[in-house]
Amino acid sequence: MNRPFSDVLDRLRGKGLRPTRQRLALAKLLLERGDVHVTAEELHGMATKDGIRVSLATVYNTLHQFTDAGLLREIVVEAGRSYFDTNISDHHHFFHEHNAMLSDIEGCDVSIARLPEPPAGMQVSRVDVVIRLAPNKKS
Amino acid sequence: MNRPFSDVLDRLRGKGLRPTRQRLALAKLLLERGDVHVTAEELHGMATKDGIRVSLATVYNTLHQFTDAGLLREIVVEAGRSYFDTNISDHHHFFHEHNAMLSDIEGCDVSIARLPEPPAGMQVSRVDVVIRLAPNKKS
DNA sequence: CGATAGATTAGATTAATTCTAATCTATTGA
DNA sequence: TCAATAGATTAGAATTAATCTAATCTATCG
Repeated sequence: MNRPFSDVLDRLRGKGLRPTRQRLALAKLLLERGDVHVTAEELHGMATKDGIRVSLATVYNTLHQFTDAGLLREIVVEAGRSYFDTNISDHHHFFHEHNAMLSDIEGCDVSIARLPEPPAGMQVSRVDVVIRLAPNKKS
Repeated sequence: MNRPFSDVLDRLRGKGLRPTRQRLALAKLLLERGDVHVTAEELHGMATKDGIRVSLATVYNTLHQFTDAGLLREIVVEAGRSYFDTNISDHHHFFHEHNAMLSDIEGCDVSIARLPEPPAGMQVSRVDVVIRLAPNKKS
């Protein structure tokens, strides 16, 4: 059997993040379920519902620390709204415009045939592909 | 010779937008120079510097109206920051992470080989590709 | 021209996020 | 084990981008 608690704990330690009560709790919420896309508010709500006392500021701090540590990926599609994705493998997203939800696109369902040369002195740090979806109008 | 003034005026009228003083001025700032990526604040600054008296609220309204009318395209890459792009042809972007600037990627330097099926009842309204750039670390 | 639908405005408001300064705690080493 | 301390957490204030409101203006149509 897997030992989710110590697993999460080790991942935090491995990144040099002190395994504090709230960091552990948030990490468990995020990393021990399937792929999740959350906003800071949503995660704060989830934590509160689970009886974890944590401030919104800490949720923001923690999400950014996890992102910097490579445990999460931040995605911005809408003005004034950041999503944090627990799936850090190389993948892309559908954005559902009518309800502002994000979802992952299965593995290699997108492939990019050609990429431009980055300008001199620059290197590509990431390629983001977002496929924006709207409800069908007519066929 | 081209007649930029009446050109812009006609484009507004063609979209059913009354050619008011501030709309004309903003349209000229945006559409009569090359490809531009501006935030609302930046455009407001440009207008003010040119002696055009216009409120920030109007700049926001106008940018959204122009976007709805298909004269501009809105791009969100950073939390809390919307860029408006005067290039509405099908193209993608470099995002320069170190200074939060956007730039266009030449015509067909990106090509996507495969796109996933949109989920049932949904249709693709746009595909955004953003190539994030960071200063070179080492080769 | 005069009426009016639509546009503009300053300033207030909202929503997301960050900051601040006080308090707490995981870690380290005696 | 325990005290010192670097780092984490907190409530609440502050900041920021963006939107709303209600009053005032103006392009357009008859």
